[in-house]
Amino acid sequence: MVAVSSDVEQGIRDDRIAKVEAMRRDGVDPYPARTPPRAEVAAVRADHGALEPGAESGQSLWVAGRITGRRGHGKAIFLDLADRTGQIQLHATLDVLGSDGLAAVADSDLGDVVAVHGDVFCSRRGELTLRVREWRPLAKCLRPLPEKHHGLADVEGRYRQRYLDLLVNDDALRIALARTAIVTAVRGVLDGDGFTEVETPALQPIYGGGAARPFVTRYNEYERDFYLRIADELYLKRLIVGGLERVYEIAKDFRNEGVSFKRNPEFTMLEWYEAYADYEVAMERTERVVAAAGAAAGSEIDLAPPWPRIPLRDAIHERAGIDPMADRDLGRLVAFMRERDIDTSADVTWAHAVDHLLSHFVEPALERPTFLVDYPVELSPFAKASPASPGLVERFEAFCVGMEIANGYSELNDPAEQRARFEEARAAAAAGDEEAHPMDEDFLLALEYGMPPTAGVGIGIDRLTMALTGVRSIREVILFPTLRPR
RNA sequence: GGGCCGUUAGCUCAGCUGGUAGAGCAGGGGACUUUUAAUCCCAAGGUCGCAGGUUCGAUCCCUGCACGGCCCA
Repeated sequence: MVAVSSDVEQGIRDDRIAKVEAMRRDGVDPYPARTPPRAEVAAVRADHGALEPGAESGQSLWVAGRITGRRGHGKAIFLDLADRTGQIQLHATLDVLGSDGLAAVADSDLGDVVAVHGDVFCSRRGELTLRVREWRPLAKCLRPLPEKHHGLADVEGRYRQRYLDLLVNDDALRIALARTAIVTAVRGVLDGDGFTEVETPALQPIYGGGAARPFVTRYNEYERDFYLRIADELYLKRLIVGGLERVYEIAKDFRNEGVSFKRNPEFTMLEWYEAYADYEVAMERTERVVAAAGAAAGSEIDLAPPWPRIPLRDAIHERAGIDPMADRDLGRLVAFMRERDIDTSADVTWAHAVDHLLSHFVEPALERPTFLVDYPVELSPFAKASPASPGLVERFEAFCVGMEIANGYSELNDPAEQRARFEEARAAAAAGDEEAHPMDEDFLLALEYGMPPTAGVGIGIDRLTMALTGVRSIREVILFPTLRPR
């Protein structure tokens, strides 16, 4: 189906389709399979950037890319051609091409993909330019591109047609490339530290490893419902039981919940697990992983280790002005927040209220990279209890530019206590908590074979990319964010 | 899920608390052989998100819906 929104666009499209048909009649393949061996624009600039205005290089070469600008002068035409590395000017003249050759160039439209052979020279105004000797169409652009000076500003349009966003908005490409550089840097650190990258199931008979509602799907062969994973955690720990000792996975997780500026239903999570280590070791590695990612993304945030480690209790006390752990009384915390006009309707337990105080008073204030440590056990069903502090677990979260970027802990490896935590979750589910963790007997079976002391970390790649590129919406760092179908 | 805001030409945007819409770029025609947001001349381009309502008359006011954004949950 071809969607055309107006007669204007239809007219442009008809006109360009007619050009394609005319090319075929003239024996020119409008969509050839082969591209001449070509130089990338950045390489041409690197080789010839020193030419003086008016100077000839004496060299000829091919470039290929999209036509992004055109300035006609009757018997000559200036054009701009862009590939992924940059933009270069073309000069097509009647003298060189003859009338038919110049007509072929004049028939091109902004957005066409072409290959051009020409002589490299520097124009009188000092612009590196290719004097066109051969012009070969590679792919016709049938639709007008977004306006070149203002780009594509319509947010919905940018997400639904990301290819246009990437073509005309420099920032879109910058963020996409930064994200890839971050993932590559993360792999570099972990591979260098002797970690094994693994793949665990995205289709799971029981979901787990987090507090979230899952997507449910149907596997016909087994006549059973399966879940799309909400986390990798429980499978990666099975591999720790299996003796792999250092494993990581970078994978899509799926959570069946609302969208917001920091939530997309599918998102990318890095998790790593390290045997014979605790959360102190995990924090040090987190510092190194994030610092490497920041360097790769060109971030100007100072990520140099070590980052401050502040007990969660102290951080809340200092920022909010209330000691959340003086007792475990939900009512005291709720009353405190209500006095400040904070909606506490979702705070059904003391631990929820602590988390709310954290996200309301503390998280937005943590600009510099910071670890908060030692969380209530109720918020952390897979973390090992703190030997020194009853009711707390050895857990940390890392924050930067007012955003959570990492979460880790010393892993609970006592199968009896893990079973008790599952039972508590089952009670919460029975009481109506739709995000409560389901019982997982198969995981408990693995723990009963003995999991060494282990530290684990999860880093949301999307949020890390947001922090390191300075954007506010998760949809800016996901090439194709989940949108309601039109 | 709730509140607020937005939706006008292919793109970027104007549009006076009601009288059937304008500009720039892109596209079309013409001039121009060193321009680079080229310049100049001419002409064209609209389901004002969708559906109702109020009104003599609605892009404008009201209601509902769709999609999106921001904030809250």
